[in-house]
Amino acid sequence: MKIPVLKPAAQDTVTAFDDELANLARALSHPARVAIVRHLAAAGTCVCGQIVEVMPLAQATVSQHLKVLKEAGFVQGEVDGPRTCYCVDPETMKRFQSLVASLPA
Amino acid sequence: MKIPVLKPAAQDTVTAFDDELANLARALSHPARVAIVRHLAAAGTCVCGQIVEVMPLAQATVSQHLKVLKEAGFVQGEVDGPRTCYCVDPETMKRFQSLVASLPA
DNA sequence: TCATCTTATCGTACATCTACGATAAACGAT
DNA sequence: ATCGTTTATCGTAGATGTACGATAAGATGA
Repeated sequence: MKIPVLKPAAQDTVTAFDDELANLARALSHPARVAIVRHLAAAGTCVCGQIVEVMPLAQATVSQHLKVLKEAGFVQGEVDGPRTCYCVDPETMKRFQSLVASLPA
Repeated sequence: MKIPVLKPAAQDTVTAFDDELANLARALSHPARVAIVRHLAAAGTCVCGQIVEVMPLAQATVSQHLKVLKEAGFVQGEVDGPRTCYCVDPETMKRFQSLVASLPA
């Protein structure tokens, strides 16, 4: 069990802000996921299959992207019979926009 | 040379907007890179070594993160004698903020 | 010139991401 | 109960990301 010696400022240079923003940014770091979010926002609500129809990707891949977006909080999925109904979570989107907007330009 | 058959909407579901936003988001998808951008913005301008001092990462790793940020356009590096002086590119940051803000919440 | 300082790059190991087909799981309808 | 429909998950192959030490490259100063 080796405890590495940290530099003086190493403990707090990378903050919770950085972690949160990086996590949200990572969820949108793939063009397909941005497209899914836009499509979902435009449609309001959408069954998984409708997204698959419109994306140039296999169903398994789309499902995986949806999982990433869901884990980051960008979308919510509600089970509706044999289907799953997806929509964007506006709170997470607003949070992301707020964090990005707070970066100094 | 195999030409895959695309679905009807597959050509234009993923747009240039999605690519551009995803590229910028990917550059900020690591906490260390967000921290570097913040630190750089706060300092105005910064020599590479000063960033290394403050980050809990090896010099090679910081240099690599700076390269990613530079390739995405978030930072600029100006050679100054034996040193390299870094600063954020406000245009790219504003562009990123504008793209993110344009996402429907 | 030579030693020193600073930064970029190389090589490398390990982890994570991305894509897909195949399959499982859950539901409605017959 | 069985079938068809829809979606999530598994397994996997190949690409990319992340971290580091070692080293090269470039500039300054002795």
